[in-house]
Amino acid sequence: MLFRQEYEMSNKSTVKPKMTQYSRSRKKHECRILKAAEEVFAQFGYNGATLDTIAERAGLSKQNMLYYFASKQQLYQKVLQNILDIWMDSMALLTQPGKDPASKLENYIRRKIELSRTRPNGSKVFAAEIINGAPHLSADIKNRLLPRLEEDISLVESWIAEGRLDPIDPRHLFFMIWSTTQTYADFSAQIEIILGKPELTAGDFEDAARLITHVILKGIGAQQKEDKRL
Amino acid sequence: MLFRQEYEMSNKSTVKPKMTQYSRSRKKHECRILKAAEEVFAQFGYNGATLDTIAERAGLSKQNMLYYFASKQQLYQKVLQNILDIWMDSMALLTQPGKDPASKLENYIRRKIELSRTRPNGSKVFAAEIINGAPHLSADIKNRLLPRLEEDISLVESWIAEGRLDPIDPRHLFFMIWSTTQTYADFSAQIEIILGKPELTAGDFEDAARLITHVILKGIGAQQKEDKRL
DNA sequence: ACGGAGTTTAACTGTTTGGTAAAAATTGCT
DNA sequence: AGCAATTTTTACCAAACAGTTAAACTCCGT
Repeated sequence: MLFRQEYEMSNKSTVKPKMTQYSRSRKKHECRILKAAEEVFAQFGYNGATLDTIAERAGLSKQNMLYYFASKQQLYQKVLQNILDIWMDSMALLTQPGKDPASKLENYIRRKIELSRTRPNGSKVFAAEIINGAPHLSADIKNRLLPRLEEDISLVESWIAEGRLDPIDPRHLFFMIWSTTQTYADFSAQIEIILGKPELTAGDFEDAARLITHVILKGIGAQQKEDKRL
Repeated sequence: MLFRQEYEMSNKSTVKPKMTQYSRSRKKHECRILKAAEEVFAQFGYNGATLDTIAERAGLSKQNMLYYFASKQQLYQKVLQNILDIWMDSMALLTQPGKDPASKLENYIRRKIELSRTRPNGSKVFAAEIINGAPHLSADIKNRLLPRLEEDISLVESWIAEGRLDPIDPRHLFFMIWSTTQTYADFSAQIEIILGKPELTAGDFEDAARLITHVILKGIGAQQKEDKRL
């Protein structure tokens, strides 16, 4: 009856759960719910979002949705987790293509901007969570994000030591990159009004990426080879 | 009984309301309530904040508070209005001291950072409102903020025309300044974790201001006279 | 086609919370 | 002191909403 099929039975061996019809459709449902939840949480905040609204947008009843995610908290956690995973994937300066600091940083910035464009709602949920003091996320930031960031910080420090960058605090540099790129997702409402557009276009994001990379790279003394005209 | 004393009887003549004992204490109460509301809205969001919590923090009963602000909406609007007013005061590049673009921009950036430091809660409420699509604010942004911003945009454009700045889109430049400065208020939770501090200090804000001005000014080709060491 | 695992629906419930109505208390002015 | 304007408290209410229980239904492998 209520026996939920476990996806990960064992935590040692990575046993692939056999993909039955059931579990396939379950995945699809969970996906639709998570997408709807991301939208609704982004627009109304955690407390403003209601299970009914999310369920309706996902195309099922609230009770039915509660069958897939046992509580609002759980659903929210999952949404947060997903976006943090994606965010962390796009981090790691080290893994970015390019050899010189300039191209690595440009790729990094462009990835972040791309994330703002493609996942604005996830970004908003994340932002709202941080604004509220990151009550559900501080542990993850400390334990997962911070260690990976340390690597990037070391890399930037080595660039500085080699004289390839102005002597700046890498951590503040990352705050700068994160804020300038995320603002196009989080504050899109304000930006749309100021640009006089009902919606930001791919071109707007390209403009943003170009300006941000220009200013930051030049600003930290990591000039690209060819000085692009704006 | 319930006859509220009107502060502005006439909208034509600016009649000063006589400062009775009552109205004096009322002002004080309203002030305390607004401060408490700003804190609570910042921490829990509009829907997460409850009148009871706000009232408790302001040191009176919910019903009593409702005597001063007739509804949650009204209270929230007032909080938003206040912070928008302050925000707009700190804008207006034109009125900033300094003659050359570099010093004007530096003053602008430093004011914004200072605002993040002194009014983090207001900034957070503002940010959350924008994230949620600015439902209570889009009119004000369009009608009050935008016109004043246009002046600043024109000024930057004239600087560009005179060859004193790289040819960049002024609007995106402002998005950059706003996001980099506000992030120290809005995302303080994240920044504190990464900097390994329980609270941001005045020194942290000074570091931020220095880095942001260095990178942006150099990045847009508006170098200061003396190239400060970092 | 049948049995059971898995899914959906219907009917509730307890609590939280924004807001109201009116009585009670306090304050300030003459 | 006395009275009216203002403030505070008491007692409620209705709606919204997360979550529960159990019954009904559907799907799928054998």
